Amino acid sequence: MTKARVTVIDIAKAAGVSKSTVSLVLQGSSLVNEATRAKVNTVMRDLGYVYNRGAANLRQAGAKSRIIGVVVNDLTNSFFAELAVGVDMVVQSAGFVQFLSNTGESIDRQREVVASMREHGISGLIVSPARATDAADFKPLVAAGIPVVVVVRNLPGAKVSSIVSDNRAGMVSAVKHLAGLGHKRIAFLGGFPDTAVFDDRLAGYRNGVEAAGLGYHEELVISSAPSRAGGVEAIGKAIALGLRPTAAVCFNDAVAFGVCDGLRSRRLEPGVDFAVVGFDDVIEAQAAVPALTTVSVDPQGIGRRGAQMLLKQINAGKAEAETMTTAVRLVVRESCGAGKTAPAKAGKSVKSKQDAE
Amino acid sequence: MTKARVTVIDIAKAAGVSKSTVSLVLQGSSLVNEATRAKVNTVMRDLGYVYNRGAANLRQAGAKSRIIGVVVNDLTNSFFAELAVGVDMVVQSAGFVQFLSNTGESIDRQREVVASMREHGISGLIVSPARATDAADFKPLVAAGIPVVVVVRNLPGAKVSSIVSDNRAGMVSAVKHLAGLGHKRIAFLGGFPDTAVFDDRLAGYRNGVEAAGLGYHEELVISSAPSRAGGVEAIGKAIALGLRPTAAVCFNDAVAFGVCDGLRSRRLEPGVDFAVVGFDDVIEAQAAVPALTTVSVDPQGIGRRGAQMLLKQINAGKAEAETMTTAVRLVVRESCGAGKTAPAKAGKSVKSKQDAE
DNA sequence: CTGTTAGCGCCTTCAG
DNA sequence: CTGAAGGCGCTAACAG
Repeated sequence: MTKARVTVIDIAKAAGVSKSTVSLVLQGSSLVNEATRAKVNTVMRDLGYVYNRGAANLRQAGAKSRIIGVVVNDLTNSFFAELAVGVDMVVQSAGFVQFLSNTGESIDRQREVVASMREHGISGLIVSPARATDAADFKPLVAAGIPVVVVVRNLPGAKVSSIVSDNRAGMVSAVKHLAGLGHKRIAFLGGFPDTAVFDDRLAGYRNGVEAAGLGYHEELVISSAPSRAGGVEAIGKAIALGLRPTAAVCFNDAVAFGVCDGLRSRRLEPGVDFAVVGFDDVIEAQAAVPALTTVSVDPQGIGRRGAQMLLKQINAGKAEAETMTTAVRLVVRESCGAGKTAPAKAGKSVKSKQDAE
Repeated sequence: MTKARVTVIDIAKAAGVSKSTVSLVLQGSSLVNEATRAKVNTVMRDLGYVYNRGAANLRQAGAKSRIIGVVVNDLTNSFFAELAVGVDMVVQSAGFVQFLSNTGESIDRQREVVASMREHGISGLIVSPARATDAADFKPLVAAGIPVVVVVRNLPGAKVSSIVSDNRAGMVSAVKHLAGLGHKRIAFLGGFPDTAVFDDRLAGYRNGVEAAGLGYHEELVISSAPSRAGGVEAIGKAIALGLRPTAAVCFNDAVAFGVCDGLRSRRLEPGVDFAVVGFDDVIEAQAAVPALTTVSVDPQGIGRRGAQMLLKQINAGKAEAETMTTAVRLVVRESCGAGKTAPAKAGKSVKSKQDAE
């Protein structure tokens, strides 16, 4: 069937030159005569030669395989699919290929795929770490000189590069939006206080309310699990307050969905009787609650930037850990009643607002 | 930094055995003493040894790299993201890794990534071909003994395995559904008649109407571009018919959306004044028109099956081209007014119906 | 500018 | 059960 793979030596023979010459042609060296180069190329095409990167890679010591690994925790989530597309774009045009694996939040799966990728000699790794990922998990990689870029979720202790979205600025813009609609008592709902992401978002909230001259009131910060159920719980507590808030920014979209659930079960229509803004870390908002106003991130942009950062480090040889935060923007949707974030009194209509920084 | 990659010879030395012994341990051979095996494994862990598949692959002639390539035309579309996840599942648990690339319907991109994948020695390829893909495009691969499985879109001339959804059965169930609601004149709207997919779907439509005793009337089959605009055009013609239909099955979801557009511009509410069923080849229906009743495919299942088929062929050595069609199911949604497919007179409510075969 | 000579890390005989 | 050679396809020095 397969006529024993055609190698450089075959084409060298056929072209009447030596293997080194062929090798030089392969790497586009300028040390080779134009005529011979053309000849060699022709022969390669005729014989159907395919370059064997495995062999090349073997020879060039710990050199570049031109493979970059990408591991995400849920490709089913369009957020990560977009991320992967962003990575693929820059990776492809740089002549690399990507290994893409899904962990489904399983730390074991993650370890397996990363190990497998290493065996295949990836020259870099982009990872959105599964929940329980240990900061030390990627140490062996960086020790081996393989750059790692962590995206979306930061990994506190790890000495690797990372890209996360600008949580603080996102919350500031969300609060500003609500304040602009006339809200005076805005709650911060959901999320566990022991995470860096929570801290960032809460800080943004605080900056926002203070900038709007509303003051920061601790009782308006109600933490809960960062889930739909947590949202239901949080809004319950918020409504039970003496001075009931009229609006809320939520830790993430899941919480926002729960908050809407909780409101409806109390005969309050989200967006009409109570303004809700989500945080679109998991961009499915559009599908789940078409008109929820949220702070949106640009996953594809994160992917592109992450890949660029990684390639830079790969080319530089040494990986200088670097941290970057990407901009987010407030997206106000009003196609459905549930999307209005305005209180009954202030029926101001905002079409779509971009928030700088 | 990097202490010159640790190799089998290093660990052999440290464990006081020969490289061959280490090699045997690596492949889990039973020819090695339990004690020495343990020792070797310990040393490997201590020295942080990582298996070099590139080298192994080089030695083992045209053997298996345990890499399978996956190329899709739009990972942004959740249909393909799900497909990729399905592939990843079986591929991962079989100890393979996947190269995943996006072509964005660009035939050039596709050729590039496939070439790149070949250079890396993939042992198999799963591809949802970009629009203009030539049937001969994958010949070199199969000639080289690399199995190829085409999914979602079939490639008429190509002698490769393929998995497409059961277009015929899907249409049969859609028509059956409408007939069950009392519709007598059901149109088939959209699609270009010169494609295999169209033929399959039309055949299903024909089977359906005939089985329901409605007879097949050619004037009810109105082709158009398989796009939203095409849908608008098609419904326009349908409404202009002497005996106007009361319902329609559409070539795909895009057409269905256009049909809805066309109906609304004529003050007809889809699902109330005219029943519409889409064909969910591009599953975004849920996001775009939350309540459209459609024939849904299971992309993740296709991915899993495709991967299994591929692995089978890889293990079998020889690739016996094989064709498979996967089941689809009719999903009736009624969360929104637009989702009802029932005609005004017959207000029958169907929650969700599974269609066998 | 082109040819020769060594290996890269691993696996496979083939003897011990 | 273990050690000693040889070579996979390619590139990296050096010679010519």
